[in-house]
Amino acid sequence: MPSAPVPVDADLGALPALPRRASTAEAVAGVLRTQISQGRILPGAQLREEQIAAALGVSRNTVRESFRLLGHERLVEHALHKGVFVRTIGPDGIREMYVTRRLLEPLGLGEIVASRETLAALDAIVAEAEQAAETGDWESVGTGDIEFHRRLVAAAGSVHVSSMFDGLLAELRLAFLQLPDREALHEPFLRRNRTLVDLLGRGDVKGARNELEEYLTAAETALLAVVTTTA
Amino acid sequence: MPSAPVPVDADLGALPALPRRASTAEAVAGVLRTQISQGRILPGAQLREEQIAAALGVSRNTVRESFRLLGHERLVEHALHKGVFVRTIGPDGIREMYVTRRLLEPLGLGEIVASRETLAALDAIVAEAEQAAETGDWESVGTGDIEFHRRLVAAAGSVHVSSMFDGLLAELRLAFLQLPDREALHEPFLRRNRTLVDLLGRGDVKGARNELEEYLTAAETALLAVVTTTA
DNA sequence: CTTGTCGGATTGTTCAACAATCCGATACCT
DNA sequence: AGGTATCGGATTGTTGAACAATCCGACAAG
Repeated sequence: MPSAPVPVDADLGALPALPRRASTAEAVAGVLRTQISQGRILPGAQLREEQIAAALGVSRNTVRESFRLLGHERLVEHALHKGVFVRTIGPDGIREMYVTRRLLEPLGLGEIVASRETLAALDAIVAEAEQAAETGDWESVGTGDIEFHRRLVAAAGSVHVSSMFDGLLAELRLAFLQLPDREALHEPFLRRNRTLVDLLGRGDVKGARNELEEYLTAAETALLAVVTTTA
Repeated sequence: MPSAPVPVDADLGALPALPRRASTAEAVAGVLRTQISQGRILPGAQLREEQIAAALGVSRNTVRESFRLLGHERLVEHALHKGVFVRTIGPDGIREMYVTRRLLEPLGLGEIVASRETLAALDAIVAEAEQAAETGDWESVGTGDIEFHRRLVAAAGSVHVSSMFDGLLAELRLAFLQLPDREALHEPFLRRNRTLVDLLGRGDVKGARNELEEYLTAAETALLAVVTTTA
């Protein structure tokens, strides 16, 4: 039983800023975002206002608002009087993504070796991806790869950089969707991620930086090779 | 006169991707963005849909679309059923900004010392700011300061990083607007920018990195001091 | 001085209409 | 055939009005 009947104000400030419910427009954006990132709507496809409004039972205006939300995430492109289209990633887009990755991903390495928990989390992600690879679930391997690199950057501790990088990884996923054979692409990089964790576990930041650099160069080359031949 | 009547296709690809005309919603967003960044609408102020719609002669729906655009630039905050408000920057926001600046601004230093044009451009910006300072135009000094650091990051060559950093600097300008005495804030940093350009001109990247680090720490401290006392 | 309730104000969303623009088809010209 | 002009349907852009949902301050009650 409560032994202190003395009234005391609850400790405020400790409360977790309430979770901002979603409006209809945001819900629509969420649905579309999911469909796109899962590849159910392919890059290049047009999103027609009326069609989506009808399919989801909302008004055109609400759909338009959701388009505006997705637009700034660079998942869709908006062409005046033409409509919005799921973004297609070309060679230039890939090169830009890797310029950025090379710049940002090394930034968190120092923090990572100093944090046992972060190291353990990274190890777990790679381990999970390795299991997925054995069962041939390359979809999950791809997801794990993205999650792994997301954490690398998150370790740098900048909310601005992290949220921007999240957007970039969504773009990257978009690029993956345009490819045929995903196994050939992901398999070598899974091994590199493993090497990377091990180096970090040993505190070898310089070695990790090199390995990461090689990873990125190899990944860019591979992606470019596939994209330029298919496109 | 043209000496070759042989028909030849014009060289495409060299054309500068046409400048994407603006829709009404974007125009509205532009007006609001300008008003905000010039301090004519203060941080914390609410933007009422009907009021703005009436003032600009557009419909509420269009205004709402423009709010969505500004929201992703983090110039305004959107609270469900309450409205949109010009973003206020608190101590946490400032600390986050400087974590990010410390991470990103050093990234382009190496590229800068290798480019005579970039160095010249930076020098010109500081020179202009120095002139503005003499005439007591601290507004322009602030603008120059922001432009200077924008270029530092742009030199890193990543479109993702650059566009994100542009947004961050818009936030920073917002923070400046909340302050009273701008001279005391900008004057010391103008001198630091001069030192920085000189170091870069001499190719002293390591020295520049140190100077930059000191600049950022001093700026953060100064901003925090003012914000915590006024708020 | 806290708690409950009411009502105006503002936002969220829908709907229908029309203007502006795009794009493919068709017709026309050489 | 190859190029150009024109037309019309389809889609987007924007408006204005309407109503529901929600917020917030004021006032009343305990």
